[in-house]
Formats: sequence, structure tokens, C-alpha cells
Amino acid sequence: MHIASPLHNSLSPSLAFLLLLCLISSLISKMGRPPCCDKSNVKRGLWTPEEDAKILAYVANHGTGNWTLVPKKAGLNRCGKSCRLRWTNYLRPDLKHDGFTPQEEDLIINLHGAIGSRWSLIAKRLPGRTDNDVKNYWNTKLRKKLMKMGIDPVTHKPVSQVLSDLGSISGLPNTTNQMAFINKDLMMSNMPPTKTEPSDSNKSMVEHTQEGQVHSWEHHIPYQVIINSENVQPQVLSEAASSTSSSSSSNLTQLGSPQSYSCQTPQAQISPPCSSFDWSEFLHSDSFNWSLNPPSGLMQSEAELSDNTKSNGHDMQGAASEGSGSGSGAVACGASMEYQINKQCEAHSFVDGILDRDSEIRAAFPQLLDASFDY
DNA sequence: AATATCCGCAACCGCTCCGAC
DNA sequence: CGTCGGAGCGGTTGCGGATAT
Repeated sequence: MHIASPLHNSLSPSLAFLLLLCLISSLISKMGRPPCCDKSNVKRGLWTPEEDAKILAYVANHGTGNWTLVPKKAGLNRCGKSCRLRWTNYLRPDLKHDGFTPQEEDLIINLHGAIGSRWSLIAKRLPGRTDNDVKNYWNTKLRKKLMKMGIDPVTHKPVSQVLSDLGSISGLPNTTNQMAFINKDLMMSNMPPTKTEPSDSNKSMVEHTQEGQVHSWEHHIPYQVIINSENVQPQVLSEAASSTSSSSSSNLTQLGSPQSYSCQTPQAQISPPCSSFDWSEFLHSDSFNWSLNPPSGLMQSEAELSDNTKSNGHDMQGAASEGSGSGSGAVACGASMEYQINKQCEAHSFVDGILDRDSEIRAAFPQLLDASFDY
């Protein structure tokens, strides 16, 4: 004896499915933004030549833009976002697919030291390269190269300086006005855990596994250990911190790295107080062409530059636009860093300059280094 | 020769920004 | 002013080839 409810009788399977869809979409809208496409029904993974041809044909006929419609119009079972990435990172006709030149390599290192992991900004200085290219090249080659040479790829400081800064935190005489950054890779690769006995204050941060490996650094040590508020203006700090979703390490590196290039005493490293600094302006300035004699192709057109400034204006344009005085401050700061960077570039390569700085620190603080670290 | 490990790169993911409505 | 969707960004993952054992 089955008594069917009226609802059960009237609800066809297709209607039930629609209601379910409505319920799900309603739930999704409450939870947050729905995905850009139905990932379960689109192809993922490597692209075939046929798919590439469809994208190329579509772009040739319609141009780029409105990528969500591209899969449908081009006859592709792909997410629009995936199509856009395929185009921008691989299919664009202006892309270079050959290896990076030494000039490009130097430029990436210099720019990374100055602005951190702003791959898109760096890539804009390298015609034919995408942010993905630059990022991959950095992660696979340049980072390791710098580490091998004893340079912390995060701070672009010599390892000895980073470690001495770490020693300062852990109870050794503290050299204020310094910015110290802890890089996990650096720790893992340059700090033999069995050799270094952490001080009491450090023991809580350093944990040795049974195999003698250090772990959990990132959970215990803030990347930014010391920031002198007199030298780093809160506005710059907050702008840098809020400008991107990238990690705090990269944001803070932007602030610290240019200063660390200077071949001066630790105290003198710190630039005069800046009301703000315009990274975009700095990058666009002639002084940022370095002494690499970059090929003319490395230069960016004015249109691109202004677009660049616009797209990054919220985080790169500081008080320069807010008042005449602060504008000159930005210029002054830019000039200061330009001087430091150019000074270094004039005499040596980037790496040479850092190694020189390393030697100076070793000479200035032999006891400090010898007593704290043996590497 | 077979297997394990490493490495580089393409692609994906999640987030933010920004303009249109 | 808030919402929506496109676009861009940086970080991460996974695959496939290269190299080591």
C-alpha cells in the first residue's frame, strides 16, 4: 500500500533536478563566488595542437578579450580562464621560447632584489617573457644559483649577514636599524642544524627532528624581524603589505632589499626617511636600466609604462600624488636607491657587490660571525 | 636495463582588483 | 553603494623528460 504525496506525483525527475540546481547555486552564492566554469565538464591538463590551433584561429578572427566566451565560440571544452592562460603564456606570437640570456638573468635578479616577486612587473621589462616564464626561471634556476653563491634569494643579502641578523635576534648584541629576514630555504640549505646550538630564546623556535633536520621555522619566526619605524614609513609599509596577495616575505623584501645593496655601514644602509616611494616611477626611471647595457628591446614603451603605473597605482603610487612635498620625498628616496644600486653596478656585477658587502661585514664583525656560526 | 630521484615547465588554483551595471 | 564578472597576479601542483643509482 503506497500512498504517494501530491508533491511526489507532480515532481518530474527533470524538475527535481532543476530545483536541486537552484538549491546548489543558492548555497554556492551564500558560500562565496561560484567557480568560473564547471570544472567537472571541462578538459584540463596539457593542450593539444588542435586546441592550440582553435585558440589561434579564434584570436586571429576576434582578437582577445571576453575569455569566458572563447571556449564556446572556438569550439573548445576548456575553461575560459584556461584559454586565456594558454594564450598569454604560450601562444602569443610575441613570446620568446628560447633560453634566458645573461642580460635577462641579471635584470631579473636586480629587479627581484628591488621589488620582490612582482613577476608581472619584472616580465614587463623583459619583452617576449611572461610572468610565468620569469617566475619559473627564478624558482628553478636563479634562486638556486644565488643560494649556491651564498646569497639569500629572498633578501638578496649575503648569507652571513642574514645569519648574523638572526644571531642578533637570538640574544647577541642587537644592531638596530637593520632589517632581518628569515628565509626557510636559506635555513635549510645553509644552517647545519647539528652544528648550531640555538640559544634559549632560539630553542623555542628551532625544532630538531630525530633526523636532525630543522623544521617549523615558518611557523615560529616572523619574516620581518626588525623594522625601524623611523626609516620605514607606515604608509609605505601598509601599501606594500596590502598591495598584493603575495607573501609577507616578498612584500617586506621590497622595502628592505634596495637598502641592503648599499656598500655602506649597517647604519648608513638605511636611506633617509622617505614619505613614500614610487616603485613604478623607480622602475621606469632611466637609472633602473642598470649598467647592463640592456638591449633596446628591454626598454618599455611609454604607453606600457603609463599603463603599468595605472594598473599598479594603488600600491605603487604613494604620497607623490598627494602633495608636492611628499613627491619630492619619493624622488629623493628613489635617487638614494638609484645611487646605491648604480654605485654598485658601476664597479661590479650585482653578485660581486653583495659579496663585497659580505666581506665588509665579516671584517667589521669577526667575533660576531665566528662566535655564532660555523658554516 | 630497470628503477628511483631530480628537475623544468605548463597548467591550475585561489585570491584580489577593477570596471560595468 | 553593492554586486557581478572579467582579468590579472603570485603561489603551488603535477606531469614528463633527464639523470643518477
